[in-house]
Amino acid sequence: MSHFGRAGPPDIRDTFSLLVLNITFRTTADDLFPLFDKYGKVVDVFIPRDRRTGESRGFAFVRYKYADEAQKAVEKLDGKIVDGREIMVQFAKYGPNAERIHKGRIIETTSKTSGRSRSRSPRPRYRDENRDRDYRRRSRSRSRERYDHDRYRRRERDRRRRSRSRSASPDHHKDRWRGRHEDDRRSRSRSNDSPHPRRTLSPRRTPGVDSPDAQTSNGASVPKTVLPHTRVDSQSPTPQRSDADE
DNA sequence: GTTGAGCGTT
Repeated sequence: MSHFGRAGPPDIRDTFSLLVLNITFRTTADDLFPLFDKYGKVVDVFIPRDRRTGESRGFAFVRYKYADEAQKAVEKLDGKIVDGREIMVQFAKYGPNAERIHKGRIIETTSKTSGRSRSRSPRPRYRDENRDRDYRRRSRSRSRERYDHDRYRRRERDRRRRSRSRSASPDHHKDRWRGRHEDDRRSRSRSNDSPHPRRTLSPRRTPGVDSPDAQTSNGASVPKTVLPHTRVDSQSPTPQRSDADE
């Protein structure tokens, strides 16, 4: 019963994998099993967790036996509040068996004949249901977006950007950047290693991108004092202003 | 004690 995720896949001859997203990090397979099992025959529930910490990653895979039930579960559970969080249920797209997955359905490549008694009943209504689901999903998405903007506008943006960058940008790009940064830091570090680091720091010829720390310390009092000073010096170094003013 | 728009194990 609660051995989900502990053992390998029981039987994936023909099952339908559903991806459950946005679940709380404390939700376990045992919590999802009854929920999904209520709408159909759940063959397996698996929640990937971090190898290092072992914590849930925030999503789960629910394997259904029949497509009808899986589809129904998607429509019924998608957008449902579980553990205080709105979960998202959709057909699994990627995965180890992605090559065999066809629109969420795992095609059996074994010599087993597809002449199963199981009738999938591909009624034409599916289309309507699909459309309806899409519409509902969009609505939910918008709602969620508003909620995020209302609550985690600043934090969300920052986190999302970082997360996306990691996902959208290849790793070598980041590695290169990091390497450069490290090189720069090391180079400067060596310079600082000089017998007279204070003297080098005094003139401060760094452009600013080199070390934000120094920039912050410097920019705190430099721009405010230098900006007006330079302007006045450049514009009217002569007491002419006094004459015109008076 | 935390997080989040993301696709999986023997």
